[in-house]
Amino acid sequence: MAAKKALSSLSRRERQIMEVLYREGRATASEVLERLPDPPGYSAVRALLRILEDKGQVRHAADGNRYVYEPRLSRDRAGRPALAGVLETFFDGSAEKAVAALLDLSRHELTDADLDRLSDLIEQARLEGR
Amino acid sequence: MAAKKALSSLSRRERQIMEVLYREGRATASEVLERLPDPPGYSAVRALLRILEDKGQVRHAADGNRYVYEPRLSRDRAGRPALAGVLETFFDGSAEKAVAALLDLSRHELTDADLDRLSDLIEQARLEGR
DNA sequence: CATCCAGTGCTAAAAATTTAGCATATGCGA
DNA sequence: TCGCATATGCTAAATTTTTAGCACTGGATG
Repeated sequence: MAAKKALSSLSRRERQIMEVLYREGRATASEVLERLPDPPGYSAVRALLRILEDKGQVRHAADGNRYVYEPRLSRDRAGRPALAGVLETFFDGSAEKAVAALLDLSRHELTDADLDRLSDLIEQARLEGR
Repeated sequence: MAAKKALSSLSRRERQIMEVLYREGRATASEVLERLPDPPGYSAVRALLRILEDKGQVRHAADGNRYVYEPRLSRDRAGRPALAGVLETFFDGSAEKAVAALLDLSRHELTDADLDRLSDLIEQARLEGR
């Protein structure tokens, strides 16, 4: 099914719109428009949402008299391949390198409690990985 | 300068080519061609490499009688924003969620030594973060 | 020598993407 | 009621992207 198709095969604008939808979880066309870099007009966004729906990447639900769009594939199901792709492309597939970069990126936001949780994740992986 | 421009503003094929180049570090046009999903012809790849060079994303060096292309921005300088983007788009900006997904992705490849190194990274972050 | 193969520079056409605009509908406020 | 703002369905044109093809070069081979 088309919904299984990688985000990486989408065109530039399609991809930007999918990213807005994944970030927000769901959004109306006008909300998508507000959050697009270098935004086109409203009808351009709607046309692209329709295309994405035709492609099976997006679905909409009527909310009163307007449509709310959301990705058809869950965040988890889409986020993993995206993360794996970045890992492979920029980090030699190395979790260590990626975690190092992650820690660096998040440096100013991570509390001790956060770091404890990360340590716990690693311990868990250690227990489960065998 | 254009080289600072985000990979996210590239078109579909341009982006695919940049990903090949980041993955391989450097490549000739024919090597890029081999590694592209749903590859076009050789001259199509060369035309796109020239466009990417015009845009400042790529440079080439003559290697004998052929050109070897590489990204102008380093892997580190390009990989961080890419990782940050995935973090924000799919993981609410949460390092914890991303690490959990990373560990899951890498589950079958991580040795105890790898996990030790990840733990060390976290300890380092703990010491440096304050 | 001629031929073949792999390469480059360049162009322009084919294809895909992006965009805006029209007709229509609905809801709200004056 | 009317006017305005926001919405949808739809189309097609504008724009960008992608592609292939031509002319040429250089090296290797028979």
